[in-house]
This record gives sequence, structure tokens and C-alpha cells, in this order.
Amino acid sequence: MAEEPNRRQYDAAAAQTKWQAYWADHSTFRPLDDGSKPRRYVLDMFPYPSGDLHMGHAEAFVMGDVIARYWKLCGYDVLHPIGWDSFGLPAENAAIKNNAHPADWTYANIDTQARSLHRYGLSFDWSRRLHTSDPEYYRWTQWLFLQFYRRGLAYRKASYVNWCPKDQTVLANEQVVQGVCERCGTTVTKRQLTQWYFRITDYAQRLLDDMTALEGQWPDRVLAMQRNWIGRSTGATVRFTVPGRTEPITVFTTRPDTLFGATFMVVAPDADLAQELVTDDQRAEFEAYLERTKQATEIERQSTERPKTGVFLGRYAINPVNGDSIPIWAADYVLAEYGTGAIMAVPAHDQRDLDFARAFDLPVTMVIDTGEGDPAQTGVATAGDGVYVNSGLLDGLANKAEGIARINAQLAADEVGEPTVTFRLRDWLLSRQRFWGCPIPVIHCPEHGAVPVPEDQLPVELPDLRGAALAPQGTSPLAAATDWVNVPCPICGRPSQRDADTMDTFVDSSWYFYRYCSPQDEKAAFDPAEVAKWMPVDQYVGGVEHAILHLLYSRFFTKVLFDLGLIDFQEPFQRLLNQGQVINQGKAMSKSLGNGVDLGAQIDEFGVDAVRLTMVFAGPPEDDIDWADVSAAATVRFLQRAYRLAADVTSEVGADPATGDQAVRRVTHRIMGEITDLLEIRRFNVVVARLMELVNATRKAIDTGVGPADPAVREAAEFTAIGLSLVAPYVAEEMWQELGQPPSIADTTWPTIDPQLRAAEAATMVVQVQGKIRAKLTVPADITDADAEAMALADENVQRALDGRAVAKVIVRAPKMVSIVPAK
RNA sequence: GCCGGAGUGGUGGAAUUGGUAGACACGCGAGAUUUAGGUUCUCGUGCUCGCAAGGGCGUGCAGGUUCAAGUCCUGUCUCCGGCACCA
Repeated sequence: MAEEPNRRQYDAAAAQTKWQAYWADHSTFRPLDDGSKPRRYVLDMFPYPSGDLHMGHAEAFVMGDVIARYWKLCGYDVLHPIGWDSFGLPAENAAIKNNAHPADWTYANIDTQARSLHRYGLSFDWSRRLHTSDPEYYRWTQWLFLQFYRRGLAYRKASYVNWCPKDQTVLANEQVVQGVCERCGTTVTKRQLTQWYFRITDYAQRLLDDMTALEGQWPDRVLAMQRNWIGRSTGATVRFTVPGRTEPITVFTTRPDTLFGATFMVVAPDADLAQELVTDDQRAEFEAYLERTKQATEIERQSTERPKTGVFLGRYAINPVNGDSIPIWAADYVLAEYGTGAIMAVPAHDQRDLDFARAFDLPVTMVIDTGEGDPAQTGVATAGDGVYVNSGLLDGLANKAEGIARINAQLAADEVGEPTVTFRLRDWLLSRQRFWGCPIPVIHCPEHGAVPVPEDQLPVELPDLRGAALAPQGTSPLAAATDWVNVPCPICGRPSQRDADTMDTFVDSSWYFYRYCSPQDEKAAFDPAEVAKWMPVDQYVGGVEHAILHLLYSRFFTKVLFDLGLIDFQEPFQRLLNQGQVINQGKAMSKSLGNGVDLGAQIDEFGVDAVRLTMVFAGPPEDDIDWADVSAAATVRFLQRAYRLAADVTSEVGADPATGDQAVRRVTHRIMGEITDLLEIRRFNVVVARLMELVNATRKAIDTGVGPADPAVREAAEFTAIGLSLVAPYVAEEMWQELGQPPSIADTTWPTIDPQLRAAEAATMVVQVQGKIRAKLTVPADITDADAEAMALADENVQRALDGRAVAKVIVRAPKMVSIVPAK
């Protein structure tokens, strides 16, 4: 049945079209940038342009939008920009398939997403839009790379790297998840390659230390994950002399106090050290073992259940504390990349060492008696506290900290070791053998080696390759583009080659939030003066999937920019909000499960406001939303109810609410006060619940109370519209217009709450006798303690509960509660 | 194993500093409107005993502190997320 035009109904589709145009025409969400207001920067993690927006985007963006719109109403000059992280593999794969250029697919998808973002009613400043794949952007990614290079923070190194056989490219450590490629799920293998790295390990301690400032501002789990990833561990380095070798072997241990129990050593088979130590007699066996190790996938290698394997290298080392000669083995349970790639094995007190000792019949010496039995017999290594035995200077001691201190002192005195800190974090491998990324601005000259491209020749633009020319070959497609690759050396002019790899796309996204501050700058990556005005970011919003990669890299970049003197702060994001996922029927949406929910279809059916409001109301922002558990249809009904309040108000614009009904005002101010508090602590779902209460209360006031002409009802309806504008901006604009107010509601101000009105609502007072509630009395909000007590004792239910007993004690918390303790 | 988080009705979830457990919704039930279905509106809805008035129980489990515990303390179980042969 066709609806007649009705001012008591709002038409979601028409409102969307109308207000999108209005906001664009009036630059409603472009910051004034004139210094007249305090500034705030709200940043959403920028999307990757793979197809249209999905439900997950919708949830993330609405959370950021609530904050941005709230701050704008509170009188801040809000920067809320948007752009695209537009380099990356899917574009390249699409180009190969369609015999096209990756840019075709990329920019077409960006257009699609941009239209959807407009429709979704987000308060973005579109004038600052950027794409990381634009030469105007990646020119400065290259420039930043060169600054890192000059500071010695970008370097080339040959080593075994993670290799994805499907994508035919190397991966950063952070991109290998449980032994498989984070992107395509293929099992990752190892390859020896010479690649570019960023020296993020130099910043490990600072990255760790500065997290204390983020405590309470970032989710605990993100901080925990980063700490975990950085993996600081304290211990000692100990040098073991090796007969027949000038250099000692250095190991790292967290338990130097167990040194007397070190009965053998183990080196990583793929470390250079193993190659060098192995005797000729053992070489054949070692080489065979090394080959097997290299072929083992990460998954096999990481399996804890896997039996220990290894090979004796034919050499011995001297235990520096007791002079014992101990054999040196190679085994793949020792990692070449961690510590020094060699360990002292203490089988009695480390389960891995004990498993190895038992497998190869090596001696086990208990040096800490924990009373749990000798590990050599039980097969269970003991790691707890106990009394030192067989430990020379430590014998009899029962304190681990003291034991470590004493042995460290001894090692220092003998000049064979010292306290040391080691990190799990490894340098960031940034080369990728792919086309659709930022070219590394380096030219390899036979004479001068790696030569930076002069800054005035940036950007090094990508050549026009398409289709099959982009197919994975194990080397970068750029290497085959001879016209592009072959260039003269910038120093000597000799025939040289460009570096044919591109950068990890996480480099692009590690600084985009700086670019937003001066997006059209042609002279610099960013204008330090603009950055000083807006940054650091006040609120960052995005998925927890970036808890380590993107956020750690961005923090690293920020510290380097600080060291370069370009900025004066060391953390880029002051507050972080991780919104949850949108799932359906208990599971992540996926094609194979057939449980996908299409955002566009939801919007077509319910309207943008209802979809946004449903997302916000579903639960706390960090929680996952199961779309099967929520009802967008119910939200549509609520929005219509809210709209009808505005349509019903009959008082004049500007009618003084002070002349209106005070009971209505008390409810309005109490609820809006609560909403303000809830916004500060980001409980947006409860904000919506309170708005529903306000709508219900105002409805009642109109229908069965003071009626639509009371100025207090106008105030309630206006406050409702303003509160609603954060979440459901289109219906809020319609309400605002219906109330006779000039557009846009986004240009009004957040209501001032009258604290007296807020506090003055009548309260329900609970009376407890012996801790049990015996009465609920309605009392004035300003009741005195004495009156409250008297009222409580006068209540007949209370008297019945007292049952004639005398009152021993009364605790009064007027106007909420009176607690009576009877005498025994 | 280590680190982080969470356990509240049939469901999603509320509950600043200890002070009415279950706000607000969904769902469900009853009624009104409607030719019917849907919509809309009203009332009810933690469990339990009771015709009722009014009791008893109740925030994973077991203790404790307190006039008062979802909230604090001790122990314990379960689930989710991250890391993990990291020396």
C-alpha cells in the first residue's frame, strides 16, 4: 500500500539524498582551521579498496563518526579525514586476471567505496582525501625511506626470510601467522635473499617504555599484544671458550644462575656459527641435517610436540664456571634469529634441553633442588625455586634473585659475561617482489653499490605494466621492465639497475595520518606546522587485527620522525578504540557459509540511520555484533517515533523552556546529563538506550501529560534531535528542520545541562533491614538524612521486619537508601 | 605453558566511588485496532511458593570482608583472544 506524503513520517531515502547534498555544498565537516576553537583529530583506519564497503566498515566508521560529531557539537574544530590504502596484492591479481592495470581496479573500487561512504552519512572532510598509490603520495613514502636510509635505519641484508610460494613474495615476520601467509593462507617456507630492512629493533626499548603513557587510553589487550611481540627478556650473556677457536661462543640466558648445570651447547643449524664450528668428520651429517631443517615448514618447526632432532658438531666448549668440557650440537629448536643463535643447555631445568638430552643421551646435572625429584629420573625439568646444589659459590643459597646477582658478579669479575637484555622483535623486512607498491628509490651501481635516488628525482614512478607482465615469477615484475630498470648511476653515470622490489604496503600506512594534515603539500611529506596544530591524533578507531602490525609500525615511524626533528611528540595515537566484528549466526560472514549480510542491501531496506543506530545499540563498541541477534526493523520504528516528536511540537522556535513544565525538564536534563557522561566513556550503546527513554518520556508528555504546546516539550524534542544526530544524522536533520531550526543540526551546540534540574528528580529510597530490602519509598531528591530515617522507620513493612526489636544502628544515604540494623 | 579479557533472564545487553540486579531493546504471552495477515497501541514477562497479601532464591562455582557484594579479597572452573621450542 502506497504511503501518502505525511509529515508524521520521515522518508529515509529522500532525507539521505537531501542532506548529503547539503553537507557537501556547505562544507559542513571541513574544519575551520582558523585557531578560533580548540582542535581535535578523529582518525579512522583507512580502507583497502577491495570491492564495496562491508558491514565491518560500517561499524568501524559509525563509531568514529559518533565521536567526531559529538566533539564538533562540543565546540571543537574537528579534523576527520578519509583516504585509501590503495597499494596491494589483490589489485595486482585482478589485473593479471583481466589483462589490465592494477590502477584500473583500484581506482574503480575507490570510487565505489567513496560513494558508499558519502551515503553512509559520515562527517568526513573530503577535501583531504588521499590515496597511497598516487605518485603525489608515494613520492613522500620514498622520501621518508631515504631519510631512514640516511640515518642507518634502512639497510640491506642477506638472510633466510619468510617466503610465500603462492604470492611469490617475501613476508615480514608479522605477516606470518601460525606458519602460514596471513593473506592467502599458504604455508610459508624459507629462502635466502638479500632484502631491505628497517631497523625497528633499535627502537624496541622505546616502543616498550612509551606504552606506559598509553595505559588506560588503548585497550589492554593491544598493549599486551605489543609487549608480547616486542618480547623483552632480561638475563645475561655468557662467553664459552672453544678450544681451537679464537672467538668464544656467546650465548644469552635468562637463567645464568643455572650455569653449573650447563652440560652441553646447542647452536642453530642455519646460523653461520654452525657452519664454522662443524668438524670435517661431522660435516656430511650436519649438511644433511641443515637441508632437512630448511625444508621443514614453519608449522612443523613450531610444533611443540615434535621430537627433538639434532647433530653433534664434533667440537667442545669450556663451561666458564666449572671448567667442564661440554659438547656442541646443532639443533633446530634453537633459532638463528633470536639471541645469539646459540644456547647453553641446562637439561635439569629446561624442558626443551631435557628432551634433547634424553633423546641423545647427554648428561643431566641438577643444580637447583626444588624437592620435586631429579629431572634426570623424572624426565620433568624443574623451573621453580629451590636450594642450589652442585653450584660452587651458590651452594646452599635458596633465593633465585640473589643467585642470579651473585653469578652475574662472578661472570663480570672473570670477564666472561654480563647482564643483557634481549628482544623478540626483529627488524622489519620491507622488500616485496611485487608490482603494485611503492618502488624502493635506490639504484644499484656496480661501482657505488646501493645509491639513493636524488630527492629531486622523486617520485620513482611505476612503469605501465599490465596483465601477464605482472604474473609472479619469484622476482619482482619490475625487474623485467628493462626500460625502467636500466638507468645510469646517479654518482658516476655507469649503467646501473633500479631496485626492482617495492615496499611492504605497511610502509605506506605508517604515515598517512601525517599527510592528512597537509594533503596537497608539494614541498614536503607533511608540513610540520600543520602537524603541530592537529597531532597527535586524539582518537583512532579501527580493528584489532592491526594491534601489532600497523600500530607498531606507525609508532616506530613516529619515533623516527621525532628523532629527525620533524615533530615534537613520540606517540601518534592518544586514544585507541577497537570496534568489534560484525558476524552472523555466531560465525564470521563468509561466502562458503553463505551467511554474508550485504551492507548496501541493509541500507536499501532500513535506511542508513537505522543501520547505523542498530550497530551502535547492539552492544559496547568493542564487542562483536551478531547481526542475527539485532533488529534493524525495530530501530526503524524507534526512529519514526522519535521523528514524530518533532512533528508534534507546536510551540514557537525559541520558546523559553524555563516557562515550561519542570517535571518534563527534570527528565530531559537528567537523561541528557547521563548521555553526556556516557559519551565521554564511549558507552554508545547506553547512549542510545537513554535516547529511547527520552523519546518514551516525551511521547508520554505529549499524549497524556502537558501536551505538545509546552516549551519543555520543545526542549525535550530538540535535545532528542541533537543526541540522535550523532548516530542517526539524517533523521536528526529532518527533526531539526521540522522543529523550525535552521540547518544544519551539526552546526548547533551540545546542550548545556542544568545540574539542579538534573539532580532534582524524585528518587526511590530503598529501606533495608538487616541487609534485606523491606520497603521502597518515593522521596524528594533533597530529603535530609533525618527525614529519610524517620520515613523509613515509620513504614509498616519495616516495622514488621523489625518485629519489635530495638534499632542498633541506622545508615542513611539520602535519598537512595536507609539501612537499619536491629539489636540482637 | 605465558600474557590479556570475559562469565548477569529465552536473546543482545544495563548497573561511576560497594547502596533498588536485569535499564533499554529483541523475543514471547494477553488484550485493543484490523475482513485476515502485517503495522500500530496497551499491559505483562528472572526463577520459585501462593487465589492473594506476602515470602524464599538469584549475577560460573566455593569461601571471606561488610549494615550492604555483579562490584572488594582468597581459592577454583569455564570460555574467548594473543603469543609460544624466544633460551
